[in-house]
Amino acid sequence: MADRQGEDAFLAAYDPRAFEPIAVTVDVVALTLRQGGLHVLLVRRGGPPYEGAWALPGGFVHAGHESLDEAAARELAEETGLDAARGLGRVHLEQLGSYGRPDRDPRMHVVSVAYLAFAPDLPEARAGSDAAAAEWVPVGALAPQGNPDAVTARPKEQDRPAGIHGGGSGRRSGQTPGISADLAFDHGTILAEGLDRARAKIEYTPLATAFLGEEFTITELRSVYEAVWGRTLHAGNFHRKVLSVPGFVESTGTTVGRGGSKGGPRARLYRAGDARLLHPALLRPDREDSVR
Amino acid sequence: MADRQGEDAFLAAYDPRAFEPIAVTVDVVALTLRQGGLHVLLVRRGGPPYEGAWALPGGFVHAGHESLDEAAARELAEETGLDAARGLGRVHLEQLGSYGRPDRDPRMHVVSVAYLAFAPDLPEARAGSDAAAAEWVPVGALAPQGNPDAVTARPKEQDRPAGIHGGGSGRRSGQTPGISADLAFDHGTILAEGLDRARAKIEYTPLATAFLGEEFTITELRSVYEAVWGRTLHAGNFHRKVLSVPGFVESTGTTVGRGGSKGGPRARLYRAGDARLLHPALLRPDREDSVR
DNA sequence: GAAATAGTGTCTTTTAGACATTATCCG
DNA sequence: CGGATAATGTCTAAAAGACACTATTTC
Repeated sequence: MADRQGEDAFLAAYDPRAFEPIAVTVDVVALTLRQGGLHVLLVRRGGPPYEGAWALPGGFVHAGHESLDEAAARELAEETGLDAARGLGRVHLEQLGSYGRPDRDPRMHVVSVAYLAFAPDLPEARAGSDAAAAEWVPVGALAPQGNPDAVTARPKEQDRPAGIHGGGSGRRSGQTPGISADLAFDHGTILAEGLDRARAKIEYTPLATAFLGEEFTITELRSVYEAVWGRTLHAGNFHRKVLSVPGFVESTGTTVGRGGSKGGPRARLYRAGDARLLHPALLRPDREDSVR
Repeated sequence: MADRQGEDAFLAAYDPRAFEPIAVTVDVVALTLRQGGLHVLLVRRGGPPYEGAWALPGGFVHAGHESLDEAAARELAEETGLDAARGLGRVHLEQLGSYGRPDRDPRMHVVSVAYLAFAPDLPEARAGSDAAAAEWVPVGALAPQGNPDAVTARPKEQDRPAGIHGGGSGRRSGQTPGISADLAFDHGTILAEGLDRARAKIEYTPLATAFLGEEFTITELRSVYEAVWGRTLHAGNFHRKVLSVPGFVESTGTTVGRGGSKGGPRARLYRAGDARLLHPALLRPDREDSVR
């Protein structure tokens, strides 16, 4: 056992400083809804490696000064321009997973702790210190997002590019040209896992409301599900189901000011309820597996 | 922005070595079934800090040499005596989450990547290099395991001790006396999250079979669910439901050699099917939330 | 008034769960 | 044979989903 690493490993078991260093970063998959479509926050790298490539916002954890959660919140705030007071409090932030293949960064061994954020429509992004640009990019232009049967089965620590390259079958509106290249590092994999997690999480938690403002209509809530799942849902059934789940939403008693631009009654307004888990859950339609 | 950290932070964005070092460890919550009860693998620490305390098996990631998955598998192998050939291939290992509060280790800032392992009944544990002892400890003796309504709501990066101290209400058989002290570091929190994850994961994945041998009976599979959930299940309904989920189990055509010691027919044998997700899922009974 | 949308009603199929029943095996 | 357990059958309630329908608003 003490062959390969020898005395060093034995000592290091007691003194962590005896080890070769490993850098720790946080990277954030920040999702929001803009114009009815799912967008992810990306930055263009301002320095090597992968200079000029798109990447997830993130940075190094300040040793001894902050927890991982705090580091993720800090990085997100730097890139979105939100401060703790305005807006950031309404953002949902949760840990996604960690990535630590020794060759994922050419400089040295870097372990990245990935986070997933759900945010309501935010102002235009601004570039942080180490980025040349920051932008909300439509997910449809990046990932093959018509792939909803991929539920949990993910490659573990392998680099699986998530971007479409010579996009011969651009599905959505290729609104932002020039973003067909793969993401830096293994960020394509991380983004794919974040999207999977988001799709799964809104099934059994009320976190879809984190994409909306304080008050919202059932139709707006449905549009969140439709954007994240990439599916249209039956309006009537969705409506009844949401109201039947205890604690999902609670009525404000008010309605929206005007009906739809093309007519229709004024929709009632709701706010998020106090449930942390949806019971029963809002399951995705027809994720047919193998048999049946 | 560049106030607090100043020039250092700016440089470090390009050169990670300019940062204070952070050590990276992996810790494993390894669960198995012994004598019908859920057990977790613990080691007694052979050196400071927390010398003499129980802790999760784990150790430092070898920089530049291994991925996080590989490090977790290595640490688990060292502590269980399993090699890749014998047994370890049948162990399910997945990432649980990362813990990085700067004060969680008194020596320095240590980020720990936690893993969760499901294993069939394994041989007695043996202590690794840096541990004084390794042992399979019944979970009932450690955690307040009659708390199954805690589903996802976990404190994020806070230290929430999981052990019962002056256990006035020891539920299960307090088989291993002397393990009432809290675990080292924040390992109590990690263990609690691992148990929660395990309880949730066997609902919608076939991973309960990872606790059993190659072939098993439906009753054995039910005993896994009962041990992990801490609930008795209706035998008849469970049986029919398991067989109704496509790809969960497949029949071997054979039966067990003898019936139960007190009579009864010979149970049929099954092996794990090819499904990676259970559809429909095996939901836990009555996880009543707030309302309803 | 025409069109569009919010919200509700109704029916069918599927699933969960309680409970009963049959079949098989041990002592 | 008696008791225990494996496996299946039956019934009820809940939930998912398809579809129809009413009500309200804008143009």
